[in-house]
Amino acid sequence: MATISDVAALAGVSTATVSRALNGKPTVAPDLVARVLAAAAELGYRPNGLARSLRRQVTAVVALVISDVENPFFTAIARGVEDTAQAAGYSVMLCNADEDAVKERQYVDAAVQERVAGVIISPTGTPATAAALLDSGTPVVAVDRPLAGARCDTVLVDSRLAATQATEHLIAQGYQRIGCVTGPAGVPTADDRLAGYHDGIAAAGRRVSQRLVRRCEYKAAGAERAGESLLGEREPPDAILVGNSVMAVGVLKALARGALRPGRDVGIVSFDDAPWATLVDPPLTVVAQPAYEIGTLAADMLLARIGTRGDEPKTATLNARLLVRGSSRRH
Amino acid sequence: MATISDVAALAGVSTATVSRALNGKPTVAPDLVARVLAAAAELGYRPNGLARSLRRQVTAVVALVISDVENPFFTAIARGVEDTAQAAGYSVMLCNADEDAVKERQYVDAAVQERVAGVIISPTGTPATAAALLDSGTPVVAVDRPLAGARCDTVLVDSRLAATQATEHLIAQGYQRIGCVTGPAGVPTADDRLAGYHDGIAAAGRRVSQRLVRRCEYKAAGAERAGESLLGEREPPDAILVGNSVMAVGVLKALARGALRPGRDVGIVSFDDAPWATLVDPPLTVVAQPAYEIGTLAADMLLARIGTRGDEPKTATLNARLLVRGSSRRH
DNA sequence: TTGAAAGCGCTAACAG
DNA sequence: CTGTTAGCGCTTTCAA
Repeated sequence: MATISDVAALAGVSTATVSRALNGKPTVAPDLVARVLAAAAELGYRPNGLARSLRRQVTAVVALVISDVENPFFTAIARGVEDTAQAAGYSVMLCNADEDAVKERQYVDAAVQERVAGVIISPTGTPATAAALLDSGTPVVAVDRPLAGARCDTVLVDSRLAATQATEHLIAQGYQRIGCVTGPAGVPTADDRLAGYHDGIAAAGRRVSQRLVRRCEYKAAGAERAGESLLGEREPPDAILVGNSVMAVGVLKALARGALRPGRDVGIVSFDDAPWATLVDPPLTVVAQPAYEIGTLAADMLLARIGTRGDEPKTATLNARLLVRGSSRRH
Repeated sequence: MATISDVAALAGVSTATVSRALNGKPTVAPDLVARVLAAAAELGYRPNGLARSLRRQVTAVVALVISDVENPFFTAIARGVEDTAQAAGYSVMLCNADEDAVKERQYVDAAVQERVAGVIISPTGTPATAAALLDSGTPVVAVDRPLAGARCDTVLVDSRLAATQATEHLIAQGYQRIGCVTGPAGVPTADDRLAGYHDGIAAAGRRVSQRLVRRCEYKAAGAERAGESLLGEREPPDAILVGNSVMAVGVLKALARGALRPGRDVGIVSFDDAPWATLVDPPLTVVAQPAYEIGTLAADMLLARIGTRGDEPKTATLNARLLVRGSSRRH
């Protein structure tokens, strides 16, 4: 592949002039610019981004590490990050940690080593990964979940409040035994949603039964088993709060297997307004998180942080909206 | 951030020794290795990947450029690519071209400039982008769609055959006026699916009516309008073949708005077995493409190509499977 | 306005 | 087994 020296030789100028011409510096004579451009085109010259970044000590790439590419919530965040970052001239390198702390660590290390301009991450992982990221000095914004034991810019949604509202809604609908299927212990969103569920139950003067709570990976398969187990209880729930839309797929399958109808037999509210939520029958009541806005806001915060490293970390907490549809109405 | 010289100074050795020690070369005395490791740890040293790649003339990153992150088909491919590439020691940089030729071009240029080891792409774009990629000498594998006017390793699915089979299935079910909603003209998968639909109609000795065909972006919104327009025809279709699962969301919404029930009122077959396909009522009949396998196979081909540049481009064509469910059964 | 030259951080000959 | 040195391709002083 042609280098800047090849272009310089062909154009009969120095590499410095080629560099200046190609970077649109105003201090190059027009005819030289033309010669350089012609030579570059003839050779099919593509500047080496590695060399450029090494020299300039900056890259125009931000990494976005998400915990599950197959979750529409995270892909919507990705769209938001992308739109904002691209408008500012950055490429977005999307990395799928797949809810796996090891993969996450690999991606974080790779991003740091490639000296990306910044990292937006929905952390799956351990304090060690968080520390590695922070210590590197790379600007970081955490989304969806706080970065374990570390202070950095953060964009969250008030999951706990939203879960409380969802639970209160189910109670208001007359459901008596409300269950909850949420993510693994230690994952902040999963814990928050469970806490909010507790809040809602308690606010109604009822007691939480551990028999009505299931925790598993934020995946459909686990949620399906959890749903089946819940429905197999001696006194099964008549409503379920589900931790995200991927899990909702599993829980709805479990209901279908038991020939139970959402709403009428078992009230269902799930986090995340997936594209298919209105297609199921009855339509799924959801807690809609502003995923795209999370992405744009996180990207804005990251760009600001890349600009000015100094100031205090900020946390933005957005609100979710309960969209009541048929799956949580008894009639 | 600490550099290799800082580590060398602290350990009291040369940078060469640091490099060798850190890269596990066997020719370093154990005590020096220990000193180097200690120094690196103390300084929180992170090797600069840019410098390393520049020097070595290779990167351990492959780019995957997909046409829509919000389409489960592509995210499943991404999972396949990732699993295979990571096992071989590569990071995967996922780029979302969003069915936009301009974005795609930006990502391809960025990938080439960052000197990634290889690119896997589901091309949205123009021959110019394809040429830019091929000319760069970067190993390339095209997935889902061939790279416009360019010869390279390719992994496809026989969409046309699958569309024919889906159409024949609808005919066998007794549907009389079968329509088709597919992607934009010029997108190979969209054209193939339409061609297969034609094949199926023709094989039954029927004539294709242009009034029953709609083409639009591979997006839900467009497909919803297309569905409404189709159902608004004076003689509307009694069955529809839908180009992908994102579009199926739109078409099903259009049906719901018209109070039409899939299967009974309008038979539906869609490409791609989305996670929610069995949750709708009746369950959606789909043409299931082996998305994950496309990803693993493409990654295998890319890794082989990175190893040995020389040989002839290969094309692998996988088969899709028709999964008959309720939405295409009249009873 | 242009060129010569240094150097970003690292690896790989080549000597010793 | 270790150090010296050159150089990957680019940008950016510093001189001219």
